[in-house]
Amino acid sequence: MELPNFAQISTMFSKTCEYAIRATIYIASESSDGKRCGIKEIARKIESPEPFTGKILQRLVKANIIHSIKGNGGGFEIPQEEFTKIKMEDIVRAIDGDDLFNRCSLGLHECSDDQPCPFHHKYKPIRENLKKTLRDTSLADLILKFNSGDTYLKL
Amino acid sequence: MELPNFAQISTMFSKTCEYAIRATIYIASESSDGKRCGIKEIARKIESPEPFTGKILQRLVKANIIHSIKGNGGGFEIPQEEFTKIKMEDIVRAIDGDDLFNRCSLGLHECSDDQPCPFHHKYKPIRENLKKTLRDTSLADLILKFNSGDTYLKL
DNA sequence: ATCAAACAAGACTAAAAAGTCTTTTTAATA
DNA sequence: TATTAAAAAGACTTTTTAGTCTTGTTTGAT
Repeated sequence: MELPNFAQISTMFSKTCEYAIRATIYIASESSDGKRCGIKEIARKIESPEPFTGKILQRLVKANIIHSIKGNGGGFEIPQEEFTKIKMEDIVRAIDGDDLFNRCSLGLHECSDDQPCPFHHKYKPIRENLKKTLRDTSLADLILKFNSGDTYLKL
Repeated sequence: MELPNFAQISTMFSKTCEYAIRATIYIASESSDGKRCGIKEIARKIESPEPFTGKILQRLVKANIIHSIKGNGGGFEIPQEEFTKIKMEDIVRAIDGDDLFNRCSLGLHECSDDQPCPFHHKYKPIRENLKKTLRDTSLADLILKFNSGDTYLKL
């Protein structure tokens, strides 16, 4: 039958957010090595469009997740002390807002425990679990295995 | 601080898919009452744009999830025997394809158990749980409490 | 002081998703 | 068999998301 896709790319995070998470991990990894990195390098390493990556990094700076140093020799970095403080949740909220955390799975405004949509009770534990994971996963967790070469950011 | 959203509406299902699920539940509920319903009625009841709803219903017909009867007195319906056979998974796949089921949370092509992205091991159980729930939740489950007035499709 | 190498900001463009409109096809019924 | 009420089909428009380009600002090094 093979009918082509109709609506698309429904995944947890927006594409922008995916780039943001990858970039943050890369910067943290370089920072843990004492190195500062620029947009060009980051975009190359995480395979993202360079000017768009610039935009996303700006946003991460405003959200206080990464630091930027302007001027010659500048770049982006994250102080190591912050690795355990920065959570996946922070990045996701900074980029995608909190729809993922709040929005009804069927798009209903009034959906709640008291007035649930037909999928509410099945969906709720899944989302709570996701929220907990995002809240509990720090940048330190993410880069640990990345630095040791057991996880990857390629393709 | 109040910086406005940057990237948006990241939830599990596309908006189109949300409408599709709501529409399917409504049609099933009417069918369980022996009633056939038309686009106008459906759009009104699930609060979705009428012509767009038509498009979505067409797609659900092609995917064999709902039946359509053309001509005067026609409309949409779902045979009751199918209520337990039709799963949330079927609707989601028909509309959103299988990105939600397969795609790496960070957008990496090559991510797998063998070559995981930094979030893979934390994400996998969440997704597996979601998949299981979508696989196990039938239309019969969804309309049971809806028909009894314990769940809602409003707003 | 000047220059060059960075990031910042904002206007702009492109692509994808969401939504509309018009015409055609179907089928019940008067 | 003409009418009418429905869905189907497909071209079209709008909005949102993704991505680009140009210009400005900052700052270290010469």
